[in-house]
Amino acid sequence: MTQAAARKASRRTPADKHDERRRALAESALRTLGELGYARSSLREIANNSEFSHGVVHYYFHDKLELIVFCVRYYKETCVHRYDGVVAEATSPDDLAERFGDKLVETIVEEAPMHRLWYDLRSQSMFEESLREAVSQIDKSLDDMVDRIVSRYAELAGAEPALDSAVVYGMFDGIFQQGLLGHLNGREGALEDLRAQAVGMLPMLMAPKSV
Amino acid sequence: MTQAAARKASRRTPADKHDERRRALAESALRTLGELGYARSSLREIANNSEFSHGVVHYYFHDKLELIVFCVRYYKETCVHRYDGVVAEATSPDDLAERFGDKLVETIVEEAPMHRLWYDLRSQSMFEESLREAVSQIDKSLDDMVDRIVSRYAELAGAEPALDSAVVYGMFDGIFQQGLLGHLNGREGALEDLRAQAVGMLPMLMAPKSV
DNA sequence: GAGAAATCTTGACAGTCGTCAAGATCAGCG
DNA sequence: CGCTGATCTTGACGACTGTCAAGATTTCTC
Repeated sequence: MTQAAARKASRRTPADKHDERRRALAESALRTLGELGYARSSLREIANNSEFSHGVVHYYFHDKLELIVFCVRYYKETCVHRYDGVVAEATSPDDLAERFGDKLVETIVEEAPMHRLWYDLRSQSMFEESLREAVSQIDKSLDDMVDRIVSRYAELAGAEPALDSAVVYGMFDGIFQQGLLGHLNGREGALEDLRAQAVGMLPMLMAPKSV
Repeated sequence: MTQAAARKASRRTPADKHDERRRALAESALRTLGELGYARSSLREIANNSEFSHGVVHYYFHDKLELIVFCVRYYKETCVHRYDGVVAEATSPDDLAERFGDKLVETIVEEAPMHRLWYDLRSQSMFEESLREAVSQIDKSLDDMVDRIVSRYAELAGAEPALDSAVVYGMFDGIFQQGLLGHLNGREGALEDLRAQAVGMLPMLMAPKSV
């Protein structure tokens, strides 16, 4: 009624622009955060690696924490659907496992900074109360993501997942983290190990269909 | 020849005292680090929570990083033998699994600050080259620690570990981390879940004896 | 194009940080 | 005792931090 309703729908409203800027700022910030980590990313450094000046952050975000939380939520939106294609296109259990393993390796190679940032923030949330809500929401959505893969695998295999999705997520997250560490350490074969481990693990998680 | 050899063996040498101070400093530092995390633990804060003044740190350590690395190595020495008693005393596979699960829960409750510090430092090592060597050494010794448990379980069950120790470590570490996060988030049942998951996982890792 | 509102830049503030050095305090030994 | 070297305290430094506010600039509206 005040402004948005009266605006033409084809042109963006001020509110839209505001959100656009927040997203652009978040994208810059994520680059810096992925490079330096949470602790060493200052607002000035973040702003320097963007097209904005350092004061503008406080125009769009109340404080640093709000920026970080916004970033991490923004990042989540795009990353939890990473395996949707794999789930949708796989034609057999083995095919799914294969594509899944490939995708795991691919994302470690191409998005290592984002992954280490995630583990950094999750660790920080163990110390900073104010990060916990966002982190645990994302962790839940990653759990769901893994569950979609495992459930689809079970479906294709004519079986049922044998374990609770929380355990399965924990296990995959654990070996993924080891793969990431190995990759960043330059350990030869870290990625191939991860692929083999993931592919080999899927069938272990199945139980014969009961009902 | 210069000083140590001439000293009486019953009294501590200056070099001993030096090491003693380093250890005392490390113990104080670990308390602060476990409370605040790596990023927010300043040398002044560390010194305030100890019996020393902030300048003394530079007398015993070249810089902050050397202190941190010393701390993390010192911590490792005492923690990788946490399950030695369990391994030594268990009389059957089920007994071992039971004791193992109990110990997991116990250490999360009693040593949560140390565990979150470990995950914090491991995450930092993904950004800071200079932490990687110490971290990956500790990670390896944790791998060995888990391997001792699983191997003993296999022995008691008359079976053999079905998977590489690296995978097994990754899996246990993953569910342990979830348990720690759940516990710190105050999630009801997080610890009981972890215990059940760990106990239930051990038999899954076995294969019939081959040779 | 004038005026108003939104947006952005710049510079400053009060803290904190790691590091260091000068001097105080202590221990051991002649 | 006095001397010497180890040990520790104190205070300072330059750099960096998050935050904010005053003013410049742009964008939009009439």
